[in-house]
Amino acid sequence: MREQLVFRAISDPTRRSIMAMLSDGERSLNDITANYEMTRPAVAKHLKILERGGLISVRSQGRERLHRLQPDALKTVADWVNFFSQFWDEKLENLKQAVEMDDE
Amino acid sequence: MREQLVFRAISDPTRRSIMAMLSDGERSLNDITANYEMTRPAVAKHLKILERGGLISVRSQGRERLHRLQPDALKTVADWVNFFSQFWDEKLENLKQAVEMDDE
DNA sequence: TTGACATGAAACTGTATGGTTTCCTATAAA
DNA sequence: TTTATAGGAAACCATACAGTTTCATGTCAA
Repeated sequence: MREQLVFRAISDPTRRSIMAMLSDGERSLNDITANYEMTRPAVAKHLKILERGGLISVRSQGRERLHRLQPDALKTVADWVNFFSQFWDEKLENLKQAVEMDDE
Repeated sequence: MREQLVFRAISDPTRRSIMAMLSDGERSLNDITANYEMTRPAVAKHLKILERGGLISVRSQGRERLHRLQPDALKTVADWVNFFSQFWDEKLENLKQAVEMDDE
């Protein structure tokens, strides 16, 4: 189930933070690690999980590996959330219906 | 950080499934448990996590406790996803810009 | 007021998760 | 052709997490 890989990937604050960082452009592992108080292998693991979820892609350039955001993977989440958005304004909707009832 | 509680709550497939079920209306713990192949305490724990994330609310009615969806809590997620939606059609946007360049 | 039903709570367990340290490989630069 | 830099991989560790069993509490119905 690919969906679960996405939801799992975005459940960690560090990984969401990395995604925000990558929205600014490609970055190497060392670049990314410089922004966190954890070791390189730890960040590398987070990147692996993001990659498995399809949220980032990686390409090699010389001895560097550049990580790039793949935001389309978030459409899965958007669709899921969107299902519930029909209930967001339910109270408002109920109110509207009540008003209409009142009109009759 | 309340945000993290939401992201964590929706990261589990059982909990997302419970949310879908509750979108149909209030349900008791026993009602919900009947739909899963796990014990009642296990489901109760999932409900606790959803409640802590603000995704459901609970009210007592007699000896039952009815769980109700609080979909507004998902706006946090919607906002987060929405930030990235600006990049969804970036390729399309790039293409459009390329075409415009071509016109000049 | 006794029995059945709905839930809460505690103790325990196996595995997943996020992190570390250590060592190995590959590329770039001197 | 060494040396420094960038990253991969394995072994290990503590804690969190999802689940279980067992027992306690509160409410309804006979």
